[in-house]
Amino acid sequence: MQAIERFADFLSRNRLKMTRERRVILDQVLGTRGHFDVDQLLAGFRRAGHPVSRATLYRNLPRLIEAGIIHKLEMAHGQARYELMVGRHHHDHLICTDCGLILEFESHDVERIQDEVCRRRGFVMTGHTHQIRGHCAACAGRRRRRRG
Amino acid sequence: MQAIERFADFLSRNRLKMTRERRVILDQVLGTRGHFDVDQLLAGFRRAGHPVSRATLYRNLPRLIEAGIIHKLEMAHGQARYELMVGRHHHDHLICTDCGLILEFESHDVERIQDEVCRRRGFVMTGHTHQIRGHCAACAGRRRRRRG
DNA sequence: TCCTAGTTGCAACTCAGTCTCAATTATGAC
DNA sequence: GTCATAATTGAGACTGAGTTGCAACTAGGA
Repeated sequence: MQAIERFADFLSRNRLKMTRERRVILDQVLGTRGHFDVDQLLAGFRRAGHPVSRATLYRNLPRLIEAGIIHKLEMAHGQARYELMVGRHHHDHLICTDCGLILEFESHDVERIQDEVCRRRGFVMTGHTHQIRGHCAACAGRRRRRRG
Repeated sequence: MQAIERFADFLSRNRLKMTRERRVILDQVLGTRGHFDVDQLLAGFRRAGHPVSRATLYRNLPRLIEAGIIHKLEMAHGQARYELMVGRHHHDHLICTDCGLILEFESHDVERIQDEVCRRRGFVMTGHTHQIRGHCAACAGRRRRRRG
């Protein structure tokens, strides 16, 4: 599987070790779809009978990010969520503040505009966050109905 | 001054009181330019000889946001910064992760694209975050020089 | 002036994430 | 395979931003 090789490669290039815990974390991440958080992963480790400590998980998430395997989504109120990135295009997010639903969107035009903005300012972009918050179709409908 | 009326109006509409502390906070906010954080405001209160407790400040910042007077910028690692919004256009940010510099940019095209994305998904936007992280011109130059 | 809902400061608390440290282990060299 | 050693681990203490409970105080309408 591509992600495993990629991680092994990243580790050896940085003189880091492929431990049992790292394998367990990677497995869990690869087996989780959508957007997940630290507690979901910890619960998954327990369920699988391969516990990994909170400290170790927190120590290794940045490694998975550096290796390009996952991506971190910093949400309001210090909530962090992660999502698998291997073999995916860059995309941004629509976040429903009622039900927590996260939708994705891609826009080459936005990316082009960002590049242009950076170029004009001599700014070297290393990353960006682009989140639209609001009410998803279902929640918006529910709200309309409630108000009559 | 526009902001003061605006806040007084917001308070009375919501049956809230115009206290000494709220006046001090608003004064400090209006007298601070650029992007500021909670500790800067607290230091300002002390400097002005009008201390306000941390709890009270935290309780009132959301009120200033609801009143449309300031805007909250949620940055990485749970750092929050604020900026004055009265009489300003909506804008987004370029954040230098080396020196902390925050630049602003405006793009009607990005806003148009966002509206279009939302329309297509039946999503009702209530807010958004659009931050570009990287190295500002000065820091990027410094980095290039360091590498030779 | 009185009444009361709203407000305040303080200190205790929460919560996500980080750090310390002693014990353990992967990996490269032999 | 054995050894040496630098990296890694779990537990629990810690940090820092922000929140909360509470008793004392106060703005502002009746």
